[in-house]
Amino acid sequence: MPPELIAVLIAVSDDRPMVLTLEGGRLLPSGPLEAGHRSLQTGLRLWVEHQTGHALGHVEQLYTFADAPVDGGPDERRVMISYLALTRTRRGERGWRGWYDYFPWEDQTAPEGRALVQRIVRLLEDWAGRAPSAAGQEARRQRVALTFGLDGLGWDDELVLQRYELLWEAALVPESAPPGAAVLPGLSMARDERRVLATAMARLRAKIRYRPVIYELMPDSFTLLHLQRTVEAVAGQPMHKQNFRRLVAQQDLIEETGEVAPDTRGRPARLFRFRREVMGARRIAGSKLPLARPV
Amino acid sequence: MPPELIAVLIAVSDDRPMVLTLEGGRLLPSGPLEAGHRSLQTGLRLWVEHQTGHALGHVEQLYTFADAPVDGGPDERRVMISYLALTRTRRGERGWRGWYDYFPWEDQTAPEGRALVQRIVRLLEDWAGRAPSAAGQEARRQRVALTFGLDGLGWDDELVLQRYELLWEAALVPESAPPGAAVLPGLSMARDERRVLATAMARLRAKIRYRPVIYELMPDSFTLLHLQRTVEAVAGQPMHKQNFRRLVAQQDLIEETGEVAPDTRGRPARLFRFRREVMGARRIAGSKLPLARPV
DNA sequence: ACCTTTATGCTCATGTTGAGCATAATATAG
DNA sequence: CTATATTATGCTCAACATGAGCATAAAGGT
Repeated sequence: MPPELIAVLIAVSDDRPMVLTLEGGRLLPSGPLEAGHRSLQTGLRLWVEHQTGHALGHVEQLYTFADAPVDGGPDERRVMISYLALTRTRRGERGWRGWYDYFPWEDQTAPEGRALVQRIVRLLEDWAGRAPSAAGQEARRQRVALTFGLDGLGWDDELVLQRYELLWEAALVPESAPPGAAVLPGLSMARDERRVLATAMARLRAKIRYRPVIYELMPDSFTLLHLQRTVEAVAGQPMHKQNFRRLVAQQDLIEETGEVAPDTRGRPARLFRFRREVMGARRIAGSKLPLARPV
Repeated sequence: MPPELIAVLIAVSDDRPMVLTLEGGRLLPSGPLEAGHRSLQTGLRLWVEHQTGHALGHVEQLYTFADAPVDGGPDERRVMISYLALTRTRRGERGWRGWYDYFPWEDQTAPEGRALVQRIVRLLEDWAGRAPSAAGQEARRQRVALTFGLDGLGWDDELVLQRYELLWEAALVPESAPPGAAVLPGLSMARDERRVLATAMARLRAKIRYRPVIYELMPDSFTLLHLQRTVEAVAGQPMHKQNFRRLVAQQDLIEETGEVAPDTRGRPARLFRFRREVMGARRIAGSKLPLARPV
């Protein structure tokens, strides 16, 4: 069985991060590596274009997973080589889903997300109390505190996978919960796809801090508020407006188009475009965004 | 053909980063994923222990490579899932090689390394001039400037892979040079192993900036200068001594043992140990080292 | 003429970083 | 025994980055 190539294709539409899915949101585009593929990445591109009609822009490898061996099962294992891809949505394309539909607790810009985390923390504290030994209970509590930012640690938006794995272990998601048990809100997916999506979210959130990949998700021209909302949507965290602008300005990665955004409320905002030329010519010192990651 | 698991096992010995090799330094430990392996990582551990007798400590996945398809060759491709592993050398173990034996230009702490880069840059400028079009020449020059830190950009120690790939394209390494042509100093390896090693070096250099992985390479107790020399050896860059100490101190990741280093010249140095307990208990805000990455 | 809304400029306290001066505590050469 | 070399360690300073917030500008709507 050849390894499978699997893509997490991300776009942001109306300030919501979206992921391209198949089969009613249960699967991600994927297909086996074939002899004719010139490289892993070309194989991936072919599969995604074939299955979704969507061409890929920025692509990077994420992680390679193998499923657990089955006793008495086949000798061959399913190996998945996963990729993160960034694009823009096109009107009318089907299969796009909001990524917070799968991970509602990851959206800390919305009050519902924050309330959900409160609920989750209570459930996880119960779970921690059910550990067999006292040391085990303490270890579980510490893990909950770290991944969910308790005890003044603060929410770390990059711990998407760690949080998902914790919820899996605590049997709070349908993938691991016993049949009929209460589970958290949020769509699940087939096989390991939700884990792959979590990996992609974590990588993208980490990456926008130090590489200007956010512009892969922006249209040709945009206002500064639009850019900020996009970053906030990806990070799932609000930001300080003036500081955001100061930072973006000093990066010198965008320039004014000279136009002004149409149909806005309030004072009209200037439009900007990404200076794609500078990408090669300069080292990008740090596109570190004012996404305060607390101590 | 199942995917192959391949390990880059790193240790630092006498302030030199070492890599564990087989076959006279031509190969890295590796073996196919088998049905009995519980996971990719267990498979890797089994292979490395079997081939080298060395147990693995900290392990992380690096990247998955596929070799290019051969026209009329077999349908199946070789897929390599590579890992970075960190340990301590043990006296008398065979197969350890200095990683700068393979990449002499990556050691910018030594005058020879800096001189070699000067020579490489001249060769690459010739190569840039041989591009067919004027635009192609300019693109090549810009790439050389970026990867080797010309025009005041400064040396970026994380660009190990980019530099190796550039040298490959310019046919300055034995892997790509025509037979008999002059090539750069530095050992080469079989297959794609040198590329895998470059990937590992880049990852480790990046990682020591924001995670305390350097302590995986240290003995139980060490002086601050020993720690600094280890970081410098990995990064291939010198550091400011007082600032290094200030940073390490404020991280609060190490504590004094109360003892003093034996057989040193100069004023005796206090010994420290890594506080392994804090690893789980605290978020490591930033183990960012004073490795000035220039603008 | 006001109010709401968004855009934009500016200040200020605090923290971080790069550089270097100064002094302390050893061993060894003479 | 003193000078010198060598490493350890404490401390200062300027430049810059960061987080927070005040103030004002420019639109549309009541």
